[in-house]
Amino acid sequence: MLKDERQAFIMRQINLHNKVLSTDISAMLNISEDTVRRDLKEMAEDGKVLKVHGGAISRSFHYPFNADNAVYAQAAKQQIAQKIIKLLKNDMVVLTGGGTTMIELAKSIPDNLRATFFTISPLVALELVEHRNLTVISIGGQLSPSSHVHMGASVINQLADIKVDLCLLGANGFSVQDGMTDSDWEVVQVKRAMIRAAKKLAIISIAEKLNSSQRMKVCDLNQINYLITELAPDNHFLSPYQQLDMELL
Amino acid sequence: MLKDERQAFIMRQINLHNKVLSTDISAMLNISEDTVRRDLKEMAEDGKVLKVHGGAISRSFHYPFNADNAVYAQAAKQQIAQKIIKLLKNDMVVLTGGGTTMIELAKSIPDNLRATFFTISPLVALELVEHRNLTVISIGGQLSPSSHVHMGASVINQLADIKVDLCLLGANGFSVQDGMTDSDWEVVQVKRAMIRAAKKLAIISIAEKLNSSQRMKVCDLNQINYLITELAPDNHFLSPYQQLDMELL
DNA sequence: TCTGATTATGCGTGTTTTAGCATGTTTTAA
DNA sequence: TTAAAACATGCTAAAACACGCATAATCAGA
Repeated sequence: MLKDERQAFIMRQINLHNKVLSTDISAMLNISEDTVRRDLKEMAEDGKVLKVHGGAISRSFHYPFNADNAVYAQAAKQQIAQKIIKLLKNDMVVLTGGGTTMIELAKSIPDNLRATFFTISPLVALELVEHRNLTVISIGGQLSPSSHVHMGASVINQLADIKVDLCLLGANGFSVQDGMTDSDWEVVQVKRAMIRAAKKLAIISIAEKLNSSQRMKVCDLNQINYLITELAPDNHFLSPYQQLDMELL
Repeated sequence: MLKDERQAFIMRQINLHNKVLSTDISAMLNISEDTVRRDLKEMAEDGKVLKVHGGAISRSFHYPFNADNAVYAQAAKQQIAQKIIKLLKNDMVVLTGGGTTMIELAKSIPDNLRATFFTISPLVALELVEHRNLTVISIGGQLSPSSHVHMGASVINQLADIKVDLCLLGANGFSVQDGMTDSDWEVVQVKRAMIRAAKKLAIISIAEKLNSSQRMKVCDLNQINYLITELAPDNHFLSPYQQLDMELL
């Protein structure tokens, strides 16, 4: 086996799996690990791969993670905000949760929309109230240090007394098998109460959160009226949800 | 599994959920918690994440209005904040209004103070909750676009149900003849309810608001336990108040 | 085809990195 | 105050590594 041939094989493996282990290549091609290591070293010097302890990984795989997490997925979130705005009509009563997507939405709402917003997030409330035609009502309660939203029994109580047209919730985990899920018990309780208080339910999720599950169940998929992601509704990534009884945006 | 691959996975989880727990990663990838901790430590040293007890959080997950905006008379307000802090004891229950002075106070509270804060201001709430030993409870209600505090009947109702050790209120007008006054009917109602809910009342006012009157009366001077300004208690400017039954700070 | 030079490969040796475990300490929350 | 969780630290075994060297493969020119 020629050297170039071998390195082409390694390159193919990396393009295929985003990584290779020296031991794997050694076993597959029946060559010594030393040779593989020498190959990888050489390829790394040529800038073709990134050498790491144990093997090598694709250059394109590793690179994007270091650079830009400050604005990670922000473009996607603004895109989502634009879609949500289409759901909002004058004189609607809306209930929202927290999260960065919701803040983006609050910023992007057109100034001429006349509506009432209930929210458990002080940050969202403060953004919303900058729009002069909105009435903003905070559902008060104990403020969670980690998630910056109001939680606890008082929130649940207040939610029991209201009925809104639309509830906007961010999803933490979302999958066909488990429905909408979350990792925090308190959050689940609040989200459930929010869903009970709403006639229609819209779930907001960036595509990467789809098909992931957390420990606690929030609601079934059939309770959800709208699923909003940054993807086009006919994107193959959404195919598991296309036949379900929810509108994809 | 390669180390870099693992760290990329962790990075991805953090970008998705703003945080990770060491135990979760350990379970998901079937590796020891030690390894996860070592990874997080390393990533924290590289500045990729913020390490916290139990896991790590996204570097960008710090709420947005830290921009040290030039607040009017900020030095005086910080001075006042320092004086108020002397009134605060462990296990106190405090009720606060809004205003820039209160925000300065919220920032300046020592981290080791263990207390419960009720507040009608979402901004104050968000500042307070950054101190880990504080329990912060928002009194929710309609958010006023101008003053950024919660107002309305719902606030009054909730205030009727609580009793706190100390109420911190900013004054809009303050004089010997008229007592504490304000210009907005709604604000007066809320302030009165706050005073009713408190055993002791501390009024915060920068000196230039003293000896001015607004149209509506909030309370008499004899209901006030503490008057806090940036001046020394024996300042001649405060002489009209020195013989009254309130403590000057 | 042969020969010498060059390069590539495998192996032995010793070193470094890694991951899990045991131990004792600190932090956290009840 | 106390018990559990999270942590730091040191240690160990195994894996991955670098290096030198011997041998094997490759190639150019006669």
